[in-house]
Amino acid sequence: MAVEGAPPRVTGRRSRTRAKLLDAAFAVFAAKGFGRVTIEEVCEAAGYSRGAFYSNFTTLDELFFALYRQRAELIADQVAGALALDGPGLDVPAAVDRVTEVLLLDLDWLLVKTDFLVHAARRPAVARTLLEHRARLRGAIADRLARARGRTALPAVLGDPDSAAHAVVAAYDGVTTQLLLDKDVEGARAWLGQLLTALLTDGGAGPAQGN
Amino acid sequence: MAVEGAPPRVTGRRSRTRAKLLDAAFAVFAAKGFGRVTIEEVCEAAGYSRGAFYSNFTTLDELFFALYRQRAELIADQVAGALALDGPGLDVPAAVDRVTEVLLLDLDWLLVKTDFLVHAARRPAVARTLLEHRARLRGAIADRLARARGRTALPAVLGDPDSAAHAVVAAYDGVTTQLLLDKDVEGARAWLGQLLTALLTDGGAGPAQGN
DNA sequence: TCCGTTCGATACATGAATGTATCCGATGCG
DNA sequence: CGCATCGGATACATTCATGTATCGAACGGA
Repeated sequence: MAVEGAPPRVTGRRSRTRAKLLDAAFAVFAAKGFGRVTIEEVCEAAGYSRGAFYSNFTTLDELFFALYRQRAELIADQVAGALALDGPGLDVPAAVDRVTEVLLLDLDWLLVKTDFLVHAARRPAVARTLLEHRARLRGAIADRLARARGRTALPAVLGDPDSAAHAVVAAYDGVTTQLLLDKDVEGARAWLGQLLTALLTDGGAGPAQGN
Repeated sequence: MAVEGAPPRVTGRRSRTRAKLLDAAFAVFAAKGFGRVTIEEVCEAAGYSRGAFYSNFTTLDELFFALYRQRAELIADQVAGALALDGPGLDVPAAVDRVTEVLLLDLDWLLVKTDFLVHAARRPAVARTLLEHRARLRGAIADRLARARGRTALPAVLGDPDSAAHAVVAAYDGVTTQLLLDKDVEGARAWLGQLLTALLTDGGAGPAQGN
């Protein structure tokens, strides 16, 4: 007897429309913000009717969560890849460059991600999930730093790799906030790069910033 | 021209109910998030009927904006005060302590503030206002740092006071993000303190962090 | 190719939030 | 102390999003 939770049949069509709905949802959420989006808008953008939605999801929250998981996992993989490129020695500026390239490219994603943050902040269960996700990312960074510790340049102002990883994430979040307002992607990347190299090495330059 | 608290325009009942509406709005927005809040909820929380609302505002967005301005100005003043306490010399740890006390005390405010950020991120005009506000705060910090420059402890990893101020704001925003999820106010304050003193002096300790 | 199943569209009923128009009581002024 | 005005309440019409129930068509297996 179906102990597997009984997935009756995962035909081709279903997963395709599901994917289309998710993509459309991403665009619509980015444009208008979760909470100002109606189910029908998403369906329309995807080229479906509401029937398709209710067949695949039960509530907008559910779709939002699924969307976040999808994109977040994708990006986490990219970051992990960018971190793994070096050998045991760590070329801080290069690694920072690669990571910021991945992280700050997509403004829409930052928008949606922040929407999700503020959404999670009021739902403990969701918040826990997000915290775990962040912890995994931080762990990857800390590992990388620990692995490089002693081999290459020495982390300076922060003590252990864990604190350093914390600082890295905080810097990233902080730069994101500013970026959401001024939309200056290149500036944000440059600035984040400076900030991170300043945090992780001992010599950091610091030109002026606009606005 | 009346720059002081209450506009002399229509003194009396009006300003009082307006204030009550703003207070109620703060509570409701903090609890449910802008975008999941109805006009009637705000009025009910304030003890009024919708008529009162439409007499004082035209749209929820307008009230939200007014609310943000009110609270933001209040906090900006507090920060300015905390920064001005020292003499020309700057006692970094003490100043950091005072400022973080002001900034990270009210979780509800952080919630509303982030809601507003994500709201502004999609409305260029609003974003400009917020950017100016942030620029003012940063300016105050940079001034303070410049004034202390040479007199007391030397900013280390960051170059000019302007970049340092940028870094301070970024650190604050980054810590805020984490705080919104784990709700650990004390931890956030301690962590922000470490981060700032690490950024602004040359010797920073770095214990481990939870989650 | 045919059939059973599943997916998505359509139509409908319902509930909720908004905005407006109108009315009554409070407030401030002469 | 009475009057004119203003502020807020109430009632109403309207719009809009949601959820459900039903139906036709596409799909995949034999």
